[in-house]
Amino acid sequence: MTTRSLETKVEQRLRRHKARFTPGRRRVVEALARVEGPRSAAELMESLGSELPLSSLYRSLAVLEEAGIVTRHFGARGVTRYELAEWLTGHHHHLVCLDCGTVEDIALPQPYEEKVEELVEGIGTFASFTPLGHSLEVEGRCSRCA
Amino acid sequence: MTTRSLETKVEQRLRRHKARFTPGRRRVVEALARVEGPRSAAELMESLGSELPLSSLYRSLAVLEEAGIVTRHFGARGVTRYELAEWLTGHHHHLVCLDCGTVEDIALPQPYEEKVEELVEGIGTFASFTPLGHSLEVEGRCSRCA
DNA sequence: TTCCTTGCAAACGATTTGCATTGGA
DNA sequence: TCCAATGCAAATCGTTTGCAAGGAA
Repeated sequence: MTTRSLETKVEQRLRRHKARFTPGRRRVVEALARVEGPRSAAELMESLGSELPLSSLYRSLAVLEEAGIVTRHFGARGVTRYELAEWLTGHHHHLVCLDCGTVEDIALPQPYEEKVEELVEGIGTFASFTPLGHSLEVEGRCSRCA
Repeated sequence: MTTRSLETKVEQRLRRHKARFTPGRRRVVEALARVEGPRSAAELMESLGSELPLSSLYRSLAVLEEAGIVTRHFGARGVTRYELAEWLTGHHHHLVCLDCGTVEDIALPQPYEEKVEELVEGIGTFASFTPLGHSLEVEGRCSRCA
């Protein structure tokens, strides 16, 4: 997706939520779009050149989450990480490195993803639970730590 | 698993880690054994009748985790939850209710679990990542919230 | 005695909030 | 003008730690 079309979508979505696409929020979205996978607030500060007050970053993230533009992940080591929602980036899963704690996105090849979906659907048939989504985290060692 | 055999295993494991199976730690293990699924420190306090200082609970959990008896999950809503390790309770996945935030364990029927494992193995073949484990969280609505 | 364990209170890090100010529509 | 958005500092939440006292080996 181009930066342009991403920003258009984000802007429309924000407008529907009666929120503005301010420069601060734009910078946060851009920072999120630049990286592969969820990032913590501290990591985003780096990406932002640190010119943004922490509280503003958190407030931007809260508004963006409220509008369904970013999702939060409470991943390894208790760190909260943020990333653009799947309707903007596509459905994917996470590779979590047990050594360094980094998280990378991975989109499963279609036949794999289908298997996961079948499986999740199946769970509804033998548990009294209505599956609405799923998140598969693969834990292991990334190439840098191998 | 009987309470007795569980406690024997835990005691042996603690001893190997040069830690004692003290009354406080025993109560924490019992509380974890009584419930289905991971619980937060606050939830465990309830389960414990609240007679244990919070810091002691955390210290017990830290020792038990160090010894490989409990595992931590950083799940829905940023709450850290603790549960007995899989070598004590068996491999399982989690059903996360998007409404009330509770997390329940679910053991997949063998053929399902095999599919997940194949799939995770497969990921190693097209990503430069060595899979060591996996965690599938199914998000949806539990029977109480349906 | 020696070291592990505990309780209490203080410290900590990440995140959130109150309040006054700024800036768009 | 009016309300959303911001910056700063203070508050809050869950969790961790320092230290002195208690207990088992």
